[in-house]
Amino acid sequence: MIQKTNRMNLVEQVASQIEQLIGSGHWQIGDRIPPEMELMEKFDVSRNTLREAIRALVHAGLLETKQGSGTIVRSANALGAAIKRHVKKSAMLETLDVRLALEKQAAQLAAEHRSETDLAKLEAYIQLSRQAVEKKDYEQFIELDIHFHQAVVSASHNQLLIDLYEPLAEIIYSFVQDLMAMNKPFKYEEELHIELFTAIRSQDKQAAATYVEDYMEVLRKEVVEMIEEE
Amino acid sequence: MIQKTNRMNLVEQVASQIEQLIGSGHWQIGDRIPPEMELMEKFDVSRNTLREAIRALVHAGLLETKQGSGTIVRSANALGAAIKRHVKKSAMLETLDVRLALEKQAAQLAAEHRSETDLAKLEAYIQLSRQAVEKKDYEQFIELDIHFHQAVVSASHNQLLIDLYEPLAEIIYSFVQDLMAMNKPFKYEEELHIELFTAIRSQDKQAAATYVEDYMEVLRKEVVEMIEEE
DNA sequence: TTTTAAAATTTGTAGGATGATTGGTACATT
DNA sequence: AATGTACCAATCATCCTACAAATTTTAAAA
Repeated sequence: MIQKTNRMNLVEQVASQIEQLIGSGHWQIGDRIPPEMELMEKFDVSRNTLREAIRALVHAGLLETKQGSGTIVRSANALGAAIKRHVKKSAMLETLDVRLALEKQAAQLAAEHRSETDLAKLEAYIQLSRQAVEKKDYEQFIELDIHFHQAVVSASHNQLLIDLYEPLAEIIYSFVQDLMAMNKPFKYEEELHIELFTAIRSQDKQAAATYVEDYMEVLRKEVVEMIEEE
Repeated sequence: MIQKTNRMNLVEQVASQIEQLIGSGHWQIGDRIPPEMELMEKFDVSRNTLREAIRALVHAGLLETKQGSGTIVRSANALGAAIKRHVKKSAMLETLDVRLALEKQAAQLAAEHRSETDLAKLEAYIQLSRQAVEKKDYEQFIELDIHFHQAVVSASHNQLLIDLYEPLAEIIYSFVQDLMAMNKPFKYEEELHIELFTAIRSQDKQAAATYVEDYMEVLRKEVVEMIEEE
């Protein structure tokens, strides 16, 4: 088999190193990275080369530069940034369909592969959600709801699924938040969450898929209502 | 409402324009774009600015530069390129699970929304696949198989789903092709394709989902076999 | 203490210079 | 005719210096 020659140019080398620094958490989200001068010396490249590398990551959504101020880390997940940018052009209902597709599959995989830790996390989020509802802290509730669903996807232990799901969930979350500011809060679908949890615990793939479908149907109806009231 | 200052810097402006030229098809995939000097004049920016813009798109996978030769258009879909790069690090079986998730949902949506044109395309691919098998042209068959499945997803008329599915299908396709070079060809699952087609035509969501599952299970087994034989 | 003005820092843009790689051409060799 | 070599031109890769614009920090003034 012929191996493609892989001579990375300087810019890509630097960009790759920076990506790694971000991915490894050495530079956290929100951090200001060192100024160009310092990075030039550290990577031993010219200003142009360094700037091209940084610009590539800015375009990819990992960094954000502000003239006079500096450069900060904006995201650690290039794929997530790409999806977010792309989805902004799509319709919300299309996004919901894709989320349903991914989460349904995730729930089934979770039923197969969930660990004790996964179950504990899910149970904790259900508990916290209930408390948030009792305090009528609906914003907090929405956030916990998202975390619950993300925990379901995490329990699938499929990294690609997790990476694709995350940005979609965030988009839907912020959309719901925006609309919620003008309407009454969501109905709390506690039963569905508990039933989904139970299905995953008892490793019932079929039931897990069904409850995800039910939940997404409820969510879809609320979103449709909100859009129509607009 | 305060409008976020939308002073895009020059680099992003140029990158955005180039993206548009690619997206609109003015610059086709495989085309060589004009050299830096010419683009500098056309966009009226300095060499640095132009290079940073091009570099951003190279990193995103839309362009590819070759020293001494020029810069060519490599892809028109930034999201697809991002997914492809990302998936290279994931396991093939994880990718299959995600493909199953998306295609299952797509099949159900296709059962709802398919047009007559969609049905005609699906039928045509089935017909061509059969001919390819008769001619024992298995490479051609695999290609047609992919097209069939992509047509199923297209029939969902959910653009986000289509955009996410495409790169995954390509990856699996090239993976299967690589492995096929050393093994015997795939078994032809003609019945499943016909049954999926029939389900979509008769708008039977449930059946459509089931046949996708069955097909993916067959595919999974073959991939597992191939990996183990490695 | 608060306000204002200057200075320093940092990214944005421009332009030029040199080196490296590629593709093609012409010519010689086999 | 096919292959190998030397050369040339086009093009990107990298580096350098300079100045502009935006922001932050510092210092002076009220």
